Amino acid sequence: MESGNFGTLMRGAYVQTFPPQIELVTEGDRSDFLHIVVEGTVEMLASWDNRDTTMAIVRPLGTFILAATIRDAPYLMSARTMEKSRLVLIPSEDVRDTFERDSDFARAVVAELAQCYRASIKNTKNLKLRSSLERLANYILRQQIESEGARVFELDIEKRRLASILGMTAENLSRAIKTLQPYGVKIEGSRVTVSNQKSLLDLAKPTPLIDDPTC
Amino acid sequence: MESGNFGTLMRGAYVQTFPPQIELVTEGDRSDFLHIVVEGTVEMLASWDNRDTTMAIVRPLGTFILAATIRDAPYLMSARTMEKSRLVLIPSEDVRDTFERDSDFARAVVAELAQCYRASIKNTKNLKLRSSLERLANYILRQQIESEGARVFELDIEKRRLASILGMTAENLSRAIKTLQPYGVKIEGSRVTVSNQKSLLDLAKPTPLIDDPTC
DNA sequence: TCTGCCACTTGATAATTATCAATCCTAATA
DNA sequence: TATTAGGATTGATAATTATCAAGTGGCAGA
Repeated sequence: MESGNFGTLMRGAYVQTFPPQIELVTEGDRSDFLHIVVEGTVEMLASWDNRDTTMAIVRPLGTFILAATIRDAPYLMSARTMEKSRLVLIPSEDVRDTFERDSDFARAVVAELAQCYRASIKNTKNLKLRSSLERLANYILRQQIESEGARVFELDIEKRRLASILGMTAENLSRAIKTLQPYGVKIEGSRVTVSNQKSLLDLAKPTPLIDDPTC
Repeated sequence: MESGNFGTLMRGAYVQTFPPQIELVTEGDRSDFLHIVVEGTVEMLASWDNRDTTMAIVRPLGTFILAATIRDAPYLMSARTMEKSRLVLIPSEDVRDTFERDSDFARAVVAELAQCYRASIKNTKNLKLRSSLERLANYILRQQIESEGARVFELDIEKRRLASILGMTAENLSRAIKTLQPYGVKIEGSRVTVSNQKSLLDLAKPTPLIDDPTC
């Protein structure tokens, strides 16, 4: 974007460091700020009737509630820091103003939004078309790719959270992990070992149209 | 948008009428055209490993694959006419060009995209936080609202498709409908009668953050 | 009017997933 | 080193959802 517009945006912005387990935004609130995670980890949650679920994990450099900011609509999810995190907060109005003024910025916003939308569609396909075991198998494969294909790598979230992301209970995640043993997957603590890639692929049947975050 | 730009877009566009049950776009294909439904009904589907699911129904005036068009990425869903339908097809490249040139158009595209994204998030919440019975109850309430709150109204899609939209089998939809009888819901053919709104609301617990398509 | 197709329904059963309770393990803290 | 809190696991059971196999019924076309 144009550097003058960037300067305007930044002049109105706050940089702030938050302790762990702080609720940054609450489902249903008005969207006053666009949030950008610069450091740390933020969990996006949704709840209904005393149930709740983890919708996503946001890490640097990720944004959240761009859509609510654009539409000036209430947040659909809550956000909570998982660890000490540093965020940039840009007033929603400034974002909307800059969008009008700077076409490069507008293009970037649209690209980001379209990406988020497609990610959400992929997630829906994952939930509706696959069993929980298949979702876990594909999750492991994706994490492996993000670890440059290493045979052994670390899970970067707690299992209870992973269970919620995958739409299952922590108990069933434990059982699903055992079920994957015959497919050459061993998980000890947060250390994952994939000893039979082929058989895991055979079970998971990953496809870019669900599992490739960049496509 | 500016009328000159609109003219340019339309000069490159096709208007075409399709018979029922025609596959308009196929999951995984490149996105050549932005599609706009002018008349009729289009079903959006996704499939994986011999399973498939209905992701959405598009009616006039609705668009589909805007995000794929913007990102020049493959379609994540297939589209199929449910009845004789008339569509406008605009070459994706023209859409991207006009987006650069016309800031009003750009704003409209972003508003539409943000809306689609939020709809998808709401759908995910619906799927992850509610049982199939609760999803059905809320679906009925939403349809009732779209029928101006009438006590009796018609379902506008087949039950098998409704089941797929709600993420359940046709058999279980049948049973869920019977389960709703004590809550004052009767469905005969496609005619729905809600005789005890209060008790249905009590079960469904609708919230704008999931069930209001405009919020 | 008859016929056949297809959506819908129903019942029986199986698979999947959740819940509850108890225990194990680990890591932080006194 | 001992203590403890909370995540993780396990087992038993229940609830939810899917599958399979017959039916039923309505509607379009012959």
